[in-house]
Amino acid sequence: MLEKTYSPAQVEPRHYEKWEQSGAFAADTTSNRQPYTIMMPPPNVTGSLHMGHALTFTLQDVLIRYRRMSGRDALWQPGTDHAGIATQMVVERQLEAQKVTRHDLGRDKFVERVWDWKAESGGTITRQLRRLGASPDWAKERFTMDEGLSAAVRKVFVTLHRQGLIYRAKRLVNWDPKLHTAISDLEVEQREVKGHMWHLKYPVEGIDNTYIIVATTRPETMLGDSAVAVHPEDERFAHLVGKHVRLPICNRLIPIVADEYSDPTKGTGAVKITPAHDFNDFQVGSRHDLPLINVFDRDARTNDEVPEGYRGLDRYDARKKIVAAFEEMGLLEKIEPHTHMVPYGDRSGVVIEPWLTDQWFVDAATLAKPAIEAVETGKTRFVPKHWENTYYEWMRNIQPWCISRQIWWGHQVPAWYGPDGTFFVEETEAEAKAAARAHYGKDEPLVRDADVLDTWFSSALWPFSTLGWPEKTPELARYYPGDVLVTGFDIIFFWVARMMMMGIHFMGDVPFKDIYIHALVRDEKGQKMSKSKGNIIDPLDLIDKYGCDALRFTLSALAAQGRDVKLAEGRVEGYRNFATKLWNAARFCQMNQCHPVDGFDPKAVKETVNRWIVGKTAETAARVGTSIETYRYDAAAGGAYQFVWGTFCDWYLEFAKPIFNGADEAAKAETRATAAWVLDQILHILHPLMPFITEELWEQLASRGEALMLRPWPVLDGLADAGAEAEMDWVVRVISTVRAVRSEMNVPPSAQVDLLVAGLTSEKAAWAATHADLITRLARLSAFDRQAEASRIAQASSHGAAQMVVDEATLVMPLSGVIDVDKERARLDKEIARLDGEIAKVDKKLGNADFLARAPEEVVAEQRERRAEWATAMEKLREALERLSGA
RNA sequence: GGGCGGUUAGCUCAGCGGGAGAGCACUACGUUGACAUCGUAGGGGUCACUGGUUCAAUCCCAGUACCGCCCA
Repeated sequence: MLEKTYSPAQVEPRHYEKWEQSGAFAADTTSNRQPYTIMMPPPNVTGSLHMGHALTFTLQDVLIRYRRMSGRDALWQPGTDHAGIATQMVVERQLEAQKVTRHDLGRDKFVERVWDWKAESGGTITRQLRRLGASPDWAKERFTMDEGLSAAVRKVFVTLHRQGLIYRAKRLVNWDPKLHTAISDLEVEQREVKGHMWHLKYPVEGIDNTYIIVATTRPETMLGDSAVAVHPEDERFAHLVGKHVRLPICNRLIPIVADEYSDPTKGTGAVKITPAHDFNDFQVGSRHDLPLINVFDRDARTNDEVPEGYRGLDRYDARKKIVAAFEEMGLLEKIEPHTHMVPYGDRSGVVIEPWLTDQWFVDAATLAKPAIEAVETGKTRFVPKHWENTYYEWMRNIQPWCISRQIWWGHQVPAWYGPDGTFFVEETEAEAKAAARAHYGKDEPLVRDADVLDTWFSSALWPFSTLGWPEKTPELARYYPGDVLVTGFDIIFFWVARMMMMGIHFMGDVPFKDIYIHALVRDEKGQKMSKSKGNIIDPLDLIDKYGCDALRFTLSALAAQGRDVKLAEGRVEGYRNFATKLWNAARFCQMNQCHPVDGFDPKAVKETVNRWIVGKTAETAARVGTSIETYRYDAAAGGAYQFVWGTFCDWYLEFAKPIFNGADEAAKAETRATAAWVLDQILHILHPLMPFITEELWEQLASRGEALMLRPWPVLDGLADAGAEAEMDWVVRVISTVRAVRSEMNVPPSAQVDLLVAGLTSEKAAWAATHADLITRLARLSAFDRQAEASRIAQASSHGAAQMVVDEATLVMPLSGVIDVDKERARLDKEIARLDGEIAKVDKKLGNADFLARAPEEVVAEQRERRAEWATAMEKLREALERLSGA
């Protein structure tokens, strides 16, 4: 016998271990089944499970469990990425506690330390994923720094370099002066900052007492100015174009140039140009062939390019000193408060400095072209579709991708430099040496490029590198391209776009057919969860409190397309209640000997209730399946919830009670078998959403040969039964009507009352006879007179009775002495008025010649039918009111 | 400034050309042997606003307002 309540904490680990150890998660490369592949977006190895992970992995697991049950050879490929900067920072922080820097250790020792850290702490998130019930093929787990994946990275780098799609160049990059590395545009966060606009006077050379005033938010960069720009059509400055200013402090002559970059409406209309420290100025500089004067070192301190007395200063100290000097010289026109956007490194939190360095770049624009086309032609499809706009927008304006990073943890650039700076890009050192020998005609010492590659470079290869590429493995042939990528919109640029580029370039085919973009998880007020706001909900806490299935079901139910997921704990509680409801329904079945019957054929059931529930079950299985296939998780969860609670528990099990307590042994046996069958189907249907409780019930309700998670998804054709549905719908309507009137007329639930029925059609009279027990019990009747004499109806009514109409039948509930006749009259009046209103609305439509002429026939017929039904009901209610007049 | 999304019951959200829906919350009643993590019943909405298309608009189109996100 099942326990009184379900205890997730005891059940979950047990099933998870069983599944994992039995190999239930594993794909079968040798099977004949059609593969279904999901590449898990590898979480950061330093990460721990947050609500965003819980959502994305729940959605992926729902898909993979459903497809596995549906007979596909399901591969959910798991793994983690090495998160270059983040991981290096974690280990550096540990070293810092021991007062050691990575430079003290040296590169090799440091990297060794990182691997040690990874071995010890890198498994946190994969352990937590197990608590979520995730069912990836753990045996295939990969790490972006694995030997195989690293080989793929080298191969891709060398190939792209040979194709001219990777090159080395001196360019401005986003330099992080704290981490001492370049970072990508995407890792730069633009923050609104309240700063100042300094107006500086630059003396025009050769004209006494004439100044040009430039406005800047970064006065310290004036040390690197190489021009002043004004708009070509700005008449205020036209006479100065071509002249020079003498740059204060530096005492350098720099030209005044005309360039449309200068906005006459902003600031003073003249703008200082610092090509080595500003991306826009860099463009202006290249248009006018201006020198690039780099005035900062890697710490963003002033270097030796600047005048003595200003060297070796932090950029903010330099700013103070320069502003003071301008003021002293009388060259500071004014200072205005100014709010503007300032770039910050998202990892280090310091202000990013555009800085001129040698870096490796990928020609992303070339790789983007076929990736754009793949979406345009529908080879890859975004769901919801509108996300393709975001993708196009970025891909069509894509910049060269800076892939080198000045850190130690990651894939070291496979390039070796000879003594004269010539470099050799090869997959191995031996090959580089050979290439160098060919170049120099003799062996020369080579030095490997110290930089490592952006983590996203290796992540971009994930859909094929994890399958063994560049080897031609059976996995690669079988599981590429993947069926769907499930991820959040925040990663479209970082990752999705790059996988598309690399997948198409190296595999000749897109990496996945669908890209399902889900929303962000927010708190119940719609705010982003963040540590600083203190509104973080830990998914593991919710699992502890309500069980994993409740959390999974909640996230699925809230995952409506195109909406953020606003998570309130109350929702989780509600779905925990749903789990309890299911548990108790199973318990009820068990108590009533509803055991699965071998060879049970749902098509062969005879009792109407059973034909009805069997049909509804089939409908639900199909609906939930279709919903999952179309990524309508909310509909899948809603459909299952509605059926289990609203149909199976609320009605079917209630209908079963009188049968179980009755004398018809055949009906009893059939109903027991049917209930057991339906419950089993429910367990199948709910399994992708709620794997643990369903597996537990599956195990406890009967002795089974296999785990539920490996059972086939129910395909139940030919079970729809319109007749049974019409019949049971009528029964439900009769019971609901009686209950509603009882409640409204304040008939206590404990009071059993008679019900007299008149005017049933012969079909419905038969239904009433069949279901007399059900109606009697569920409407709490003492007697159910299905063919009441007119005289008895009249007599009951005149003594005071509640009367109702269901279709063409009149139901009378004698309440002599109990009922408030005026109240009943009022109730009937109100009902009549309501019908009157409805009829008037329909009449208006039917009276419209255009409607009759232009609306489809079915619509017109439907309106007529509706009118007839309401008219009948109104007629019956009028008669009821009439009968009441004597009371 | 450019782009995208949203505005439907107190809250969170479905629906999306022909009778306004769900869950939660709320109110009343209720322990009838699965379940109070429950049952039964009920109240609650000019579907943001203004125009247009249509026989018919919450739904399609245009505009307005407000909210959110992304990019510059």
